[in-house]
Amino acid sequence: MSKVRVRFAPSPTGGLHLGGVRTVLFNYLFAKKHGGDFIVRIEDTDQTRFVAGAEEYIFECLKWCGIEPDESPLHGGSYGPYRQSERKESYRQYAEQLVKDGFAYYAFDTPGELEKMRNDLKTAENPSVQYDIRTRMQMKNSLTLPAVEVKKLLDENTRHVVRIKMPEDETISFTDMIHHEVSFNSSLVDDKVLLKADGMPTYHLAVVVDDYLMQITHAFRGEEWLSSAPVHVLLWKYLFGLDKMPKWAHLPLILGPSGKLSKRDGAKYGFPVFAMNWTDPKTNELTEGFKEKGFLPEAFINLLAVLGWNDGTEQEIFSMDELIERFSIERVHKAGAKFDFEKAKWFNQEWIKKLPVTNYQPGVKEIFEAKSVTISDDEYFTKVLNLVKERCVLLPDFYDQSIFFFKTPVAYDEAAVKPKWDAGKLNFFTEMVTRYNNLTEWEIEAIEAEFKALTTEKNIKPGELQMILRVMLVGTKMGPGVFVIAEAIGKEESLNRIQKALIIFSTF
RNA sequence: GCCGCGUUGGUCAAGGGGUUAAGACGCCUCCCUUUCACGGAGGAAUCACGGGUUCGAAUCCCGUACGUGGUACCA
Repeated sequence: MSKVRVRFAPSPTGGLHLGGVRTVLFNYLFAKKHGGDFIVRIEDTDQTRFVAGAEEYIFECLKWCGIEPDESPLHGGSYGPYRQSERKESYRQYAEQLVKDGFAYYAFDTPGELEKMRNDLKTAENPSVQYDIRTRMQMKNSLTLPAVEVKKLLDENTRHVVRIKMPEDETISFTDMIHHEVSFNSSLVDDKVLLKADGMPTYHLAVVVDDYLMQITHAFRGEEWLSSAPVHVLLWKYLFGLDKMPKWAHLPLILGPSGKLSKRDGAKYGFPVFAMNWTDPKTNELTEGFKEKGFLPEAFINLLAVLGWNDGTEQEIFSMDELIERFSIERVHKAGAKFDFEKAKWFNQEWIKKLPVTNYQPGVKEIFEAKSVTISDDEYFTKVLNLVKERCVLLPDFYDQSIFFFKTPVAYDEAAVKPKWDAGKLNFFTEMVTRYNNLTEWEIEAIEAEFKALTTEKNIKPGELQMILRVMLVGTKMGPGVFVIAEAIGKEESLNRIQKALIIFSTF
């Protein structure tokens, strides 16, 4: 048996959205689970929609996600070229072959003539008229024109396309790994263009030819392709034989809060839809990515994997290795799933807690530096990050949750302190400063013990005092344990902060 | 319109003839902590509708509704 070969075939026309990443992921998981190869092939047959930089962008996203292709335009491989535009010539011969065998025909209709036909035949019951078995005999093609006329047009290099000739009233069925038996009536499928006037193949011809040439064994794609699957099945039958056709799986769609997930939804509801930042070179419009929003790649992969799939147990947190081990295409859902940003954030929080901080420390450091906070001591940075990691959902949260470890507070939560402040407290903290000054061992237990001892002496409830101390050190009522903070920022800085706050608080 | 695919709490979902119909996110209450989280204990909330088949249907069948995709010389 030949090795499992699975391909992801993006068309570089913009950012890589959630559905796209999940399609790659499932392809990748399946390939790796079965010890096969994961191939990335670029579908750039539509030059008008091709966007400069998009191909490189796709590979950057894959890299960030931890998906390394075995074969691709970037990684090489023995089934190249991996860009459809680079194999343009070979598609024509397959199209010609189909015409010769009577499975396809030349069509000379101009775009204007096509539009006219669709307009003329349009009715309320049939708003979108197809070029199909019912209409093709009224059009200008090698089925209706005399052979000599066809030859003449061809010899004169008249612009033309090649269309598949859908058979009459045949049931085309195939087995989908997710949907099981799916069938269509061939009379209801239109005569799709196979080869465009510019000589480029359409997706329909290209996938089939490429999958054959690259010996693809499994093909997983979005459900939006299900409707055109009968064309592909027929092409396989005509060209290479159904026995060589890859096994199909049509993945359910990822939906937005209202219907299909779109770039608009992201803007409207405030969540990313692309893996990484994408700037459209035509409009210069920037769409924020999950990476830049502060997601960990592990979380991103995880949340996508369980959107439409689960392993049947209660486990929800999976690493890439676990996913490869547990994944099974049969357990992928049939129905589309709505993307829930709240749950997405939860996955990120879980991964922030789960992973050692050193994994994402460089990224967090960048966030600090972007806010003009220089981190000179990486070891201290690690310590602080560990102290606050479980209260961070997205990476930028680390800044808000830990900035006080690096900067002396400039403002205080006066509303919290004022009602509790009195002469007794002033007296307490003044004496506390002296005591702390004399404390030789600046470590958590000692700092706390010293504090508690004085509260007992002064007969003040320690709770209120701790809250005030916190505001003195942090500025607000947040963060890890007060004494933990005091220990971390050091004796000198702690005393500084207490004294600085004391000046302000004593005016209350 | 036609064709395809789908439908278990607000969301993700387990379950595929007999269950008190799991679990997670979110929401609410309480505990922990006189901070914010984490953690812990509870709570509200579901089988789209109508017909069958069956002793018995969330599970099987048929309709309807709704959603979604396609209906391009786009992928």
